Amino acid sequence: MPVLADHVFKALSDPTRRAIFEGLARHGEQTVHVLTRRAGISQPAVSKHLVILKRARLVGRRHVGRETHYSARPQALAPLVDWMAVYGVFWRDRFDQLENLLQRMD
Amino acid sequence: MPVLADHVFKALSDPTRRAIFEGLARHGEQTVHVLTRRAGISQPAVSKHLVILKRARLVGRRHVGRETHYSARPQALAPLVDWMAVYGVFWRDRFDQLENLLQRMD
DNA sequence: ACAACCAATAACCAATTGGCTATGGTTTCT
DNA sequence: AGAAACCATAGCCAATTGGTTATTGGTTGT
Repeated sequence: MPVLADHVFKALSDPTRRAIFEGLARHGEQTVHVLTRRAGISQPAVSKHLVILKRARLVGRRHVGRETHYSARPQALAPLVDWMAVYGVFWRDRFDQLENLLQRMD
Repeated sequence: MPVLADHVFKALSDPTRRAIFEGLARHGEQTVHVLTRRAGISQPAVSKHLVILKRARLVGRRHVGRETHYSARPQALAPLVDWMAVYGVFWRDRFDQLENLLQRMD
């Protein structure tokens, strides 16, 4: 039923969009101008990707004068986690590895 | 660099393919014939989806006479887990919920 | 006031995608 | 042997997608 996961899967199916999301997650809030420079495609193309990421709630925005600052919203990945928890029986197998990974992230 | 995640994201971006994978994960191994009946689309369309799922290693197959039995390979979701572990800072927040969910799955 | 900049939208285009029918290669059943 | 069943592939088509340039609405700087 959750049309939520649908939007998230669609949004992440494109490598350019993943790169945008990854950049925002790594380096924090960025303007469309900066995102465009780093993406290597036109500004309208970036804006269109941002619309799709926004529909999936993967990014949020904040208007500051004439510029728009976008930021990553990792909570939006929750539907994917839930989906995988249901259909990915493997989960338990990777549990320890994840725990280690989390500790390394601290 | 992992082109692995690319294939997996692409494969799961289509709801019909997700439904096929979910069916295999829930009900175990199934023939193309059965999958076709449950999918509500033509047999060649199902076969094409299976090719894409297979490229992502999300399904495996086993030939039995004239029929082919497909099965889900949830381990193929690992690249997604890894990707989310890196970019999803939220992870720690949902850790407890996941633990509960896993216990309910037992 | 006006020029320049930022970002979103519109209009268009080529490539990809998801569906179909037709066909062919095996295997099974009479 | 011949018919029927199962599945993969080929070829076709409409819809979607990811990109482009052109334009517009706001905001900032001179």
